[in-house]
Amino acid sequence: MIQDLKSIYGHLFEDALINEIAQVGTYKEVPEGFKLMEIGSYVKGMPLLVSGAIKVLREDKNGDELLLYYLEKGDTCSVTMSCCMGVTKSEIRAIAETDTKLIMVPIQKMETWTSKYKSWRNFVFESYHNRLNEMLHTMDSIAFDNMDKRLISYLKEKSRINNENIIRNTHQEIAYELHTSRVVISRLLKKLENLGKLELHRNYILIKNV
Amino acid sequence: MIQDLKSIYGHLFEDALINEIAQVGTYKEVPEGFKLMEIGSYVKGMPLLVSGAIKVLREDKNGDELLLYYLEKGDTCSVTMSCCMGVTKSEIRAIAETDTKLIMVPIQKMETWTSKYKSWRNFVFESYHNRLNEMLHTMDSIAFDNMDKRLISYLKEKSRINNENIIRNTHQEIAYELHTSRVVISRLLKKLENLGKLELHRNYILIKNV
DNA sequence: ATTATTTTGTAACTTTTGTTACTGACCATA
DNA sequence: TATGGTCAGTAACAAAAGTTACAAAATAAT
Repeated sequence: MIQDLKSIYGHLFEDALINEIAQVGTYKEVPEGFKLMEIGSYVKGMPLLVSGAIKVLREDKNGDELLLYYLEKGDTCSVTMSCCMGVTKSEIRAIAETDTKLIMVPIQKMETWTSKYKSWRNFVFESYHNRLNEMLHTMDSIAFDNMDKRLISYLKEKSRINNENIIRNTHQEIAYELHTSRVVISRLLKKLENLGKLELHRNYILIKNV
Repeated sequence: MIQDLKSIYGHLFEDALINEIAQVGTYKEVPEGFKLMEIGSYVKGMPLLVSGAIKVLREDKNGDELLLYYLEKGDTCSVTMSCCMGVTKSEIRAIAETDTKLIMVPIQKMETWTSKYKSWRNFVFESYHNRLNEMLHTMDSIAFDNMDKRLISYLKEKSRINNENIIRNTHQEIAYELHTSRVVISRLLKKLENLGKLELHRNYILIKNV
């Protein structure tokens, strides 16, 4: 764990802080699909991502979902942080997009470290900043783009996050995350295939030049 | 200024911090419509709202707008904060919704106070938390609701912010903030009027029971 | 008072998205 | 190889939202 910490967070945190994290943090490996946080639940720890990716989702009253953004190596969940502070329930759901390695830090340390370490403060602020900006870009996409553009952005981002040009999802799964219907996604994907931008297969999509 | 500070922020901040703010902060009164921040500009100060309201907007490549949320008495702009930290450009536009009184704090103090005052840290985190949640609710509205519901939420919120049951805007202005067209808004407003929920007039709308 | 401008109402139409329904292809496994 | 389930393709239609065009009413400007 200490090696992971140093390689990913070494240039961000002082040695003293790295050591503290190593002492109180617990190393976790979670498989793809693992639910790290559920809406309405209280948060016990704060995740520092070492590898893999986590998708953060919003849900409406009918149980329909919407993908907000991904967390990657070096990221942390600012929603978790703000929940810790106010001891409020989570407003979002977090699910491992790929197999993921992370370090869980007990939330009690948050307050202490924030006053003790300048690097921690910067990290936390930086994190908030990044998340706010990602929210802004998701918002742009939803508010300003039609579904075809949103789908393309989605495929690009998913391909980047998973580090391969294959999207291993059914049309139904994509529809969930973009909050639309399966038929709409199938329709648009077929159009993109006809344009030569991708190849459709059962259970996966081969990205060519979106 | 010191009275305003104490009455609004007195229960949040230590006396020492209140005094510091009073020393370095500048009191400002801006009229309705005053542009406090523009997309792409750098931020020189951080606003602490004393009275009035500020609307925060996003813009797309074509110059079309979208209302994100309002800031009110006791709020501050977390986007500004994160910009200060990283010295990055603003991603949003901020315009006074009503005549507004605020205290501008030079961004240099941010770092100092964050390490010095626990109450300031809590305020900043709380602020981030609130803004993130407001973004989430705006997102819900855009992603999960049709335009009729969005319009109703908009009218309600605007009425609350302005503290009166009259919306002093043209249909075109409303359309801008919801990122749709004037005809769509006129259509939906007329429906709501027929349902007895409001009364339409030139340049204003009387809210009855939305 | 006359003219010009702004604001609103409405019709007619297009595009986009959502819905329902049915089909065949593919896959697992009994 | 039969069977049942999942997945994708497509048609036909409905609803929502966007667009264009024009007219009437209210207001401002001259």
